[in-house]
Formats: sequence, C-alpha cells, structure tokens
Amino acid sequence: MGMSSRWNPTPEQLLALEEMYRRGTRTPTAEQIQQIAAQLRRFGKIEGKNVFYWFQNHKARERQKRRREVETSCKVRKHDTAGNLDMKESAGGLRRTVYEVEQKKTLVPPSSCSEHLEVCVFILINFVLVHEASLFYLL
Amino acid sequence: MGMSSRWNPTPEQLLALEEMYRRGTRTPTAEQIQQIAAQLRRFGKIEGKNVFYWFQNHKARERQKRRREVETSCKVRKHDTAGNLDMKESAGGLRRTVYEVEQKKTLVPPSSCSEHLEVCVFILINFVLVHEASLFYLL
DNA sequence: GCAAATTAATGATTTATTCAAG
DNA sequence: CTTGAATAAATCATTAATTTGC
Repeated sequence: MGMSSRWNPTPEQLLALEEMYRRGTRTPTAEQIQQIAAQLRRFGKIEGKNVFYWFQNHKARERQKRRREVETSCKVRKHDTAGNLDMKESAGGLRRTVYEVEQKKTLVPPSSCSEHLEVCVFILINFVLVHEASLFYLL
Repeated sequence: MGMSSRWNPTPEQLLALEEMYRRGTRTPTAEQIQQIAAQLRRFGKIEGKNVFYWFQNHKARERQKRRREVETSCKVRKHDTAGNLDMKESAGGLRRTVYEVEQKKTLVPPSSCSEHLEVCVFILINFVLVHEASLFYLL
C-alpha cells in the first residue's frame, strides 16, 4: 500500500495553482513557493519542490502547446508525387526524439538539384523545424 | 567591505572540487552535496548550492569543450571564391547566440543549385552544427 | 606602472528535453 | 496519454584577466 512515489495534486490544489498561473504567476521566488505550499497544505500533502516543478512544467507545456499550434498552422505541404523520402529515412538518423513532424518538403524547387542535396535539405529542414522557428527567416 | 554577490571558490576549494570531478563525481546527490560543502567550508564560505552549480557547470563545459573540438576537427572548408555569404547574412537571421561558427560551407557541389538553395543549405548547416552533431549522419 | 575599457571565465537562472509513474 | 521529476542545454550576470592609452 505504501504512499505513492510522487506527489499528485488534489483538485483543490490544482485549481488554486491554475488560478495563480492564470493571474500571472510564472516563476515564483523561493519565498513565494514556501507560502504557496503552506497555503495548499490545507488541502493535502504538498511541499515546496512540488510547487516549483508544477510552475516549471506548466509554463513549459503551455509554451510548447502554442508553439506546436503555430507550427501546425504554418506546416509546409508535401509537394511531390513519387514515394521517395519518408520519415524513416530522415528521422531514423537523428538521435533525439522527434515530435513526429509530418511535413515532407520543400522550400525550393528541387528539380534543379541532385538527389543527395535534396535529402540533405529535407533532413536539415526537419531538424530545424523541430528545434526552432527561425526557418521563417528564409521564407 | 561589502561581500561580493556571488560565491568564488578559494584555490583549495577549487582544487578539491576538480579532484572529485577527476575521480568521477558528476552529479552528486543532495546528501553528497551537503557533505562536500561541509568539508570545504573548512577553507572558506561555501554552501550546498554552490557545489551543486559547480558540478553542473563543470560537467556541461567539459562536454561543450569536447564537442567544440570535434566540430573544429571536422570543420567543413570554405569552398568558393567570390565574397558571398559572410556570417552576417546567416547568423543575423537567427535569434540564438551562435558560437561564432567559422566554417562557411558546403556539403555538396553547389554548382548545380540556385543561389537561394545555397543560402538555405548554408544557414541550415550552421544551425545544425551549432546545436547538434547529428550532421555526421549525412557524411 | 596604473586605471579605464575590453574580453574571457564562470557562478547562477531559466528553459528545453527526457524519463518514467500512474 | 498526462504529468511529476530530473537532467542537460542555453542564457544571463558578475567577476577576474587582459589589453590599451596615458
């Protein structure tokens, strides 16, 4: 039965945290964290580091969500016909987890370029899309 | 009089920390951190978080140094003659701080490609080189 | 020699990524 | 699949080296 290994917010705690977030709290100071934890202890077990991590994660994931929305709305449409270049060929080479980017290519007409260069550009574009939005500077 | 706003290791403390690092300590636990801090307090003011940050930073910067060495040794040589494509043109478009990457280009013969595509590849390669070594999968 | 001005190191924070519990 | 926890990477900020003009 032992207590669970990680903290889980009670509904009251969650509601309170979300309200604070909505009101603008993002990176509370150590003191604020202790105060918040003390307040919310009224609703159940909770310690400072839980509050700290909650705000870290919530902030990061809200941002991530927005970023993903932008990325989706700007998604580059697949352009060619034949069955060359699927995700396996590219993402398979990268070590990092990829957010399952779905677009295939392409920024520039590949007709005048070698196959090799095409592949390079494709892989690079995917990499950049996954990591940063600075690709827009090219468009 | 006024004490400085940030901790600065005494030579003895620094030597001790480097020795621990050399012996394999990388991410000490909270308990280890407290022990280390207590030991080193003998040589001057120091607290747990200083120890924590020191190992974080030292590990990260050793890694970064090695990565930069590899990058340099694999540096792609500048290939063409005319004065197109200097750092301003590319890095200027990226928001992040760039480690002053010095190579210019290029992976594939650009002779058959449009100027626009050349610029794309150049910028993308720089971006990837700065962020990750996965470019090697292409070579 | 010696400060002011630059530059390089590095302590401290913040953000991104990854892992794994549930 | 969601999300708490942890680690790694990037960034900011302050201090120490160093260069430079006198």
